[in-house]
Amino acid sequence: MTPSPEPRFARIATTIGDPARARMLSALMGGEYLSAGELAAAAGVAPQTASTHIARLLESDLVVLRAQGRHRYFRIADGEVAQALETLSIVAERSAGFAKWEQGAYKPLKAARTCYDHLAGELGVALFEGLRARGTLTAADGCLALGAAGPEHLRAIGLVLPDATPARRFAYPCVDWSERRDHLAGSFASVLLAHCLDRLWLRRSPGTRAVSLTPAGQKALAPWLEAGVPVEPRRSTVERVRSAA
Amino acid sequence: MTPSPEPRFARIATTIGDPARARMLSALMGGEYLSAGELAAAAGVAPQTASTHIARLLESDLVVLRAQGRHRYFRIADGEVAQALETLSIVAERSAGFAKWEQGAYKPLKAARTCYDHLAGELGVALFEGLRARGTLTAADGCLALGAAGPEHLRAIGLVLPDATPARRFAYPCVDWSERRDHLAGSFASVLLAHCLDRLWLRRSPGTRAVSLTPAGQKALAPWLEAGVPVEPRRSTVERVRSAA
DNA sequence: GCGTCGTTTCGACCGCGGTCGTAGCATCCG
DNA sequence: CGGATGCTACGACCGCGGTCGAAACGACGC
Repeated sequence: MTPSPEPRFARIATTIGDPARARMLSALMGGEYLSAGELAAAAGVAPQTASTHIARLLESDLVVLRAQGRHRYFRIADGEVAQALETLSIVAERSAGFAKWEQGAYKPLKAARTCYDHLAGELGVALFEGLRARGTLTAADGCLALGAAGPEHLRAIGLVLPDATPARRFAYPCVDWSERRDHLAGSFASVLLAHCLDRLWLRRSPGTRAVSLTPAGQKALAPWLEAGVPVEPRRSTVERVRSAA
Repeated sequence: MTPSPEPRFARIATTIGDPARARMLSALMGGEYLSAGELAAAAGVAPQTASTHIARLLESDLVVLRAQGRHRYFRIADGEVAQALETLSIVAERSAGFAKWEQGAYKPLKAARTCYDHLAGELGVALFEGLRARGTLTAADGCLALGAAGPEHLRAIGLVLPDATPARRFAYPCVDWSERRDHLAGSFASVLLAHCLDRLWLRRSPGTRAVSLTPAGQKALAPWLEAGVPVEPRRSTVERVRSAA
């Protein structure tokens, strides 16, 4: 039997797997553009080293470049890359012990972070469950839509949805790798996050994907965050989907 | 700014990224149990080398072990691992040129292969589109269900579905990394693949995830494979979902 | 019991790739 | 212009990790 050719995903995996590049990608999962220098800082390496790493990330189409003057800004290429990193995280985190989350550096990430273009972490999960508990969103099997009271709830926080939602699913559940429960993803989640950042209800932590809830945000989102206990009893929707054996 | 800690997904990625281990995982994506020796052969390395790699795969919980006499059989741990590998493949393949698929070693994989527990490749996509074109499956946004004629169509090929579908989504579209179009996933897809293998409509290629359509299979699945042109015009459902920027 | 086979452990080799020096090349500012 | 700043190109160093030989271990069969 002739040995199989090297799978394509191998090269991408080694590209992602290097500690410095992984730190860069993790920082970029905040969803913003970061400059080469900022990436070097996030990775904890010298600018020259960062440059080689960035070249490889570009070559692999994991990030995209926006040159601006003498700066070069980089971003996660698109949702597929973000999804790959998230899915990888799910596998990575489940073998990690629970105690690890108590380490100082991980705490803010567990509390609240961005997942490329939407909210994740404890806050993301709580908000998602609040959205369902209050009836802002109603759930079908793997699909979510605005509930009867939905439009009114959103109007109350000054959020107007773009009429023609483009070619993208509106809302769907997505496993959170720190909580192992669902949070909200989709175009609605993206708009909602942008709105929260815009109104300063959430503040980004520079260079990381962590975000923090401001007092104003706590007030504005209170109707959902206090909406009651989690609806879902034990395992999340998507988790059920994915468990096979 | 203190450099962020090394993300957890980094270690998993390097584990996946080594050429030998990647070949092993790729072979295991066929969905079957493989022995340590078979994995060594698939990876193209000596048994001692394979043993080290396997130890690391076990430690990372990417594979699970079933000891049997003096053999040790391994399998992809579960659907989450399979999903991570598939998602990684999607990112990996899109930067690859089209011509690469014409290389001899990749041809059978592109034609038809298993994706852990369901069918993928050209055949997987064609079957999925046939299932929808004939009305065996009807589509909602991101959700699929049996159509009116579904039960009858399945009865015709001797397929009886287990009554109480366990805690897992019945059927949903899933991007195929070689075709960049949707194929079928979910518990129904799993049962369907098992049925095809059982009836010898599909034959596994040993040590790879490639499968081939037997004449009997061509006959049995003809109603769907000849069901007409692809329904979906350009981009697949999930592809639309994932494209963000 | 002994031989064989499948697999793991240990040790030594070695090469790939990440690291940072120094230097070079752009861009912006005064 | 000249001197900053942000980033990249080249070169040398070096350590981690993949590799296979030799040997040991356990399970099976005669």
